[in-house]
Amino acid sequence: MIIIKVRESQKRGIVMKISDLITEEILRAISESDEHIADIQRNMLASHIGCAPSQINYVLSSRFTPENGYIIESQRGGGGYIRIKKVIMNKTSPIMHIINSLGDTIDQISARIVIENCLESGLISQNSARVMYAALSNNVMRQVPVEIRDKVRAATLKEMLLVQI
Amino acid sequence: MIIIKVRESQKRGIVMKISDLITEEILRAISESDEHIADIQRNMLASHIGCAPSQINYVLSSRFTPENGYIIESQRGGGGYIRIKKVIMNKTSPIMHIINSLGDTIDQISARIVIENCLESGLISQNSARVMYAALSNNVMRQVPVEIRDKVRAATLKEMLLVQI
DNA sequence: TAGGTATTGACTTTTTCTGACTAATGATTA
DNA sequence: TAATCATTAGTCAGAAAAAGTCAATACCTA
Repeated sequence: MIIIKVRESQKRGIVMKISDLITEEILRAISESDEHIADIQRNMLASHIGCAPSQINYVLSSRFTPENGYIIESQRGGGGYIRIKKVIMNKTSPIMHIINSLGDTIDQISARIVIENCLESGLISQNSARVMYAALSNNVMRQVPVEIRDKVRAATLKEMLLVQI
Repeated sequence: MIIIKVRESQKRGIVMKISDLITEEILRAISESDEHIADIQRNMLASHIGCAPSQINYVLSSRFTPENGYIIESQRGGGGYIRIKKVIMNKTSPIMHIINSLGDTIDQISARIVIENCLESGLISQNSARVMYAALSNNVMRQVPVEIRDKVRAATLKEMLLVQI
């Protein structure tokens, strides 16, 4: 295993994992952006840090999750990039609480209730609620295999709630 | 006719690729036209931007598709041209029109553009657009098997648009 | 030592870009 | 007028440039 010493300015003497370095790098980029966005190129960052490119994906999927308030988008092909966007939440956002309270899976009924509650508490608009219901409707969900349906529903719900902060 | 001026614009730190330059140029030409039409000469635009002429075709077929609300016509031979026309929605339930124009499957990019167009035409709110993007994001779609991804995306998009009528 | 976390690399998929070749159309000439 | 030439645009396959996936290990901590 490759272990890298932390820069002196950081916790001295403590070894830092590659994942931590990557995380640090991304967080720094975000903090330097007015829009709380880090645009990176996977191979570039990987070679800068000195790790396998796929390690970047690991870090993104384990640390920069919706639960933690991050939205990821990316483009493949020439000139491709990965964009990590931090959702800034004013106060301790109730929606963030809700997102965090959700598990990896959720059934139809529960999802409906979550949305209803958000609507009633005025956290989301009538219209947003309608769009969310639509996205999670049977018409749509019927098409995804039963065994992953609740998982897809949970992911969809979280992503949609996240942009309502 | 023609009149193309390349700007050194950037997309937030990410290097602008040729396709983006071409797209920008065409969009600018369209926006400058009352008729929402851009007339270009392929070789001229290509040499101005500095790329292979066929690159223009690539951009046209990947970005300015009918599905995205554009109509292309062209003429070969001396004085030939390519005309890119942005279709303006007629008022009678434009969303229904859009929904009907969508097939059973749709890829990520096209879905984005459909939403973008709806937003631009004032058919949906900024907030609805955000929720839709979220529901169709890679983070979500990654979880559904590749072979049915475009199908699920199309179904989701249609359902969401449907409640916006 | 078991179970979670980290790391890698082989392989896949998507997107961009080019160049060689084809097709159409207007202009010129026999 | 018919044939030929010049001037466009269209197509397509392949190379290159990214990012994504996943299974196999390696490491660490309770």
